[in-house]
Amino acid sequence: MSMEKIVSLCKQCGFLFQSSEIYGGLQGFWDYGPLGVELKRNVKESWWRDMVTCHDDMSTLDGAPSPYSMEGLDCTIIMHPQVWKCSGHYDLFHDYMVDCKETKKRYRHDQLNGRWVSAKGKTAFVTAPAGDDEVELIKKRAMKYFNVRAKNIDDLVYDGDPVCLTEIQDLAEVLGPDAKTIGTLTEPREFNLMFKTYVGALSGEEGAAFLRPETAQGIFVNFKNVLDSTRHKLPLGIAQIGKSFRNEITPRNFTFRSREFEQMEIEFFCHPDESQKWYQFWRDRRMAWYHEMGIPEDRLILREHTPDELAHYSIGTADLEYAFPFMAAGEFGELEGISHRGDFDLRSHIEGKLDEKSNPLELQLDEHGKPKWKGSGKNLGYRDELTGEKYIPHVIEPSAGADRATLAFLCEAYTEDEQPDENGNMQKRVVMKFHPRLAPIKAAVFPLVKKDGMPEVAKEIYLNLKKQFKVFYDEKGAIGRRYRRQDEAGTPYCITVDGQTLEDQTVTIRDRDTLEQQRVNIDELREIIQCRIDA
RNA sequence: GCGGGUGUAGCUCAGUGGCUAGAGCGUCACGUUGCCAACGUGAAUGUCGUCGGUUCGAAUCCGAUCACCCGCUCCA
Repeated sequence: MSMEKIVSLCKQCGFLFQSSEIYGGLQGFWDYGPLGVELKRNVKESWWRDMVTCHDDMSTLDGAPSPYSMEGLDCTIIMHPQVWKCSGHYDLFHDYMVDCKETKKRYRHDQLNGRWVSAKGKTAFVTAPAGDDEVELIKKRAMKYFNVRAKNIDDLVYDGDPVCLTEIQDLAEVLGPDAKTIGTLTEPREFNLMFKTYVGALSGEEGAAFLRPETAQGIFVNFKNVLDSTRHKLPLGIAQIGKSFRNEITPRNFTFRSREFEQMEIEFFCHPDESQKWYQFWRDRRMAWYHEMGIPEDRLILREHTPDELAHYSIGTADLEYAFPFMAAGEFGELEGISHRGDFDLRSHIEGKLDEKSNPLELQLDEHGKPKWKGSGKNLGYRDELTGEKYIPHVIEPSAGADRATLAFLCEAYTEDEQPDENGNMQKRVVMKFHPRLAPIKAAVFPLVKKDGMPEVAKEIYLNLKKQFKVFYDEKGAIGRRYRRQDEAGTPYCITVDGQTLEDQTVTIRDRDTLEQQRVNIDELREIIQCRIDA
């Protein structure tokens, strides 16, 4: 299935448009059209209903170690800047880079070291990637640049020990790590993966804040509030749906990697001894959810991260990946990540930013031996009322992309088949086979022809169904064309008023996938449609 | 960020310097029509991605720029 056809249908039918299209578009931003917004709302609502509102906290679900509670939350997009420092996003997403105009390579500004070298009357600041072998690398680079042979090595005159490139103001005499001539490095440019803004009237750095790059941190910083206000015991899951922002360098593949996107996240807090079982539970539960929503087993894989991909405190991370049409054959794109995060996040917000590389986890210190980023100092731990045990809960994080899920459902729904026309000739048909729960329009109502009182009856049915479902009325053109139009929109049911309706108050209800029609009473329509959607 | 490709009607595309920029599909109106993209008649729709240049004349040639697609790179 080609991605072009899906992108084309999305625009034509009103699922997705490029943001600000009339001004030429903006890379990495997309708008949902009339059908798209209904689809995405249904994706989010299905997730919220299945994970939160319809959660059964009395019984033990299949595969779960015990019953658990579930609550929702809706936090702000802009949060206290210290949140991102303690979470690690500030360090991770806040790099200065220099580009080499000659070799087109890009380097982290703070990861290049170099020293001043003179020979044959010339001087240059010779650089190399920071590391144990940097002195040797700088020597080799200098020999090549100054064209000095090994026997004349003493011609090279060093001025001082290697220092970081950040110490050098003027880059005109700097030799890039792979360049042949000096002065090829651009001025350092900030590659901030977080969008920056300013809070308050002052636009100075003291007012600087960031648009959240993930929704998770809002849950961590509210963990205590939720516990205190609900009187829940652990295990407890807290769910949130909301926009996040990442200034991706290369947005690509339609909405798959966007700069503004929506996440559906759960932070699940539990006792450390049970965390592994809960990790297993959430992996299986989330996998099953996509299957229920219509993603077939062979197009969705669960990929366990290898040990070297894992942070050491994590027991595991698994990606649920879908076979998107834009991926190469046999490759998959991430829909959701389920990670075991240990107590890293809560402890970081208590004590300060922890060093992910330390084992056991220790506070990350700056060059003066003080905490690099101070935490809140608040007690975010948990005390079990029954046993009296105090501990910092471990966290399992199923983090899904709402836009990625929506895109996967769009790709999965797109189907071309052949159906006979009125003369029995096979005609190509494009049909979006959404799960009825996800379909933007649940039913369309048609008069068979635009006369004999049929439109009046059909409109009455339409208005009645509209109280419960998103429905569509159409009386224009031939009946076959109207059916096909609804097939493209993914409407699962079409209700047609015909001559017989006027005599016995029955209509036909047509199934999108099988084309079969069933004659039913008008009174039963609401119930029948609801039953079929829930089935 | 680099390299390649693309950009003309709502969609798919034709149009290689010259008359008022075209086709198919779709859309709309009227008529006809009794169950799967029907038919007839009529109609609307374009700053030819944007900006600039060359030229008597540019959708067409040149430059820049924006967006999308592919491959790298980067990120995770």
